[in-house]
Amino acid sequence: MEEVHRSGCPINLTLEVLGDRWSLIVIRDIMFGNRRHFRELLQNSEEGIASNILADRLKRLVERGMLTREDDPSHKQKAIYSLTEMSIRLVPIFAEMGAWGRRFLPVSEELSIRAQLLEEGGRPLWEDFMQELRVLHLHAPRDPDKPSVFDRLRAAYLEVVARNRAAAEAAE
Amino acid sequence: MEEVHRSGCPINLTLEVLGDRWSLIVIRDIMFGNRRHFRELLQNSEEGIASNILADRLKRLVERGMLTREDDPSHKQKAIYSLTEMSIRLVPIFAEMGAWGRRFLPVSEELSIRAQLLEEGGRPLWEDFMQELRVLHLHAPRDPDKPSVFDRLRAAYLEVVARNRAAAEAAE
DNA sequence: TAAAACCAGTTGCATTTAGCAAGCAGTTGA
DNA sequence: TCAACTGCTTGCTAAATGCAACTGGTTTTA
Repeated sequence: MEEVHRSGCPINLTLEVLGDRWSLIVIRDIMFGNRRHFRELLQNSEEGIASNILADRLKRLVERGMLTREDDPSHKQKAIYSLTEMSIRLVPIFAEMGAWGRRFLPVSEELSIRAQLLEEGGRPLWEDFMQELRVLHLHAPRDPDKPSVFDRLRAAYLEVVARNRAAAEAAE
Repeated sequence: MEEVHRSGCPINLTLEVLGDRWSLIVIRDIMFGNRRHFRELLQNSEEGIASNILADRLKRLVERGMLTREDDPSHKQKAIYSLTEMSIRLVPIFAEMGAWGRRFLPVSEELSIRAQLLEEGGRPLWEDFMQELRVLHLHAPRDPDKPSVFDRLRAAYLEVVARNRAAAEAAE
């Protein structure tokens, strides 16, 4: 429990919570990949997180109010991790980081198509997405008329994956 | 030289560059505090960075294209560190991180007034500020009619400092 | 009903990174 | 001539990271 801060600067305090190489990765996978269980986060990890690091980060993020942990009623050993309002509000930061990464770093098409949509959709799309995350993670009531941003991001990603796979097979 | 990446995800790649507890602090001090020399960064550091860490981060950030290092013509031992287009474009990320930190973390008034102005000014202000940073760091031509965002942020900060100092003295 | 697979982590150990305090050689201004 | 200043470096300890194997229990499958 780190209760002493280096300074009261908002950038610094944000870095004290999120300034390491794994915390935002874990939140990203819960947020954009809808991974809610330990094994899902571990085995589908694009970056190959180690189980002890994952356990440590989940614990820390729960302690700091970024995630909640509940028992899964369908399985005595399963735990469900959910976003909180605090982590849902990271969407604009993710969007800006994604846009910056796409501009300056060697991103892959598959893994950046969602960042592209988020960038192009701008703040109105971010707000819609955050509202959906509240439905998914905070049990907020859902507006049935709104098309799902989550589904749109997922569909765009799967389309790129399928297209690239088809192209790879055609090239063989 | 870390040339192998954990994944091509833009969030991950951004974290590989900036995902530690000091890199963004150093860039923040150069950007918002206009600290251009090693000792300035070391001695005015709000968070108390150690000299070896600062040296290491400056070196890494230069290697990765986030900063440039030039000799100061006025002093044979002085080095001038400058932002690059890549780091100037972090302004929206800083703005979103500042807004998030202000909302959820125990920020101090003095150190968050600039984040507040940046949040309230929105993207048009960020663009103006980035253009000013280009003038300061990339020797871009300056538009003499534009009022300086940098000066406005600095004035607001100094005003809060002065106000709080006066209040503290009055309370004695 | 017994084996296999799955569940959220732990444990032990080696490597890497962070952090502190002191020091360094060269430069500058008084 | 000397004190203050320049950008770092060194030696050391503590903490974080990373890998591989393992744990005690639960659920599914043959």
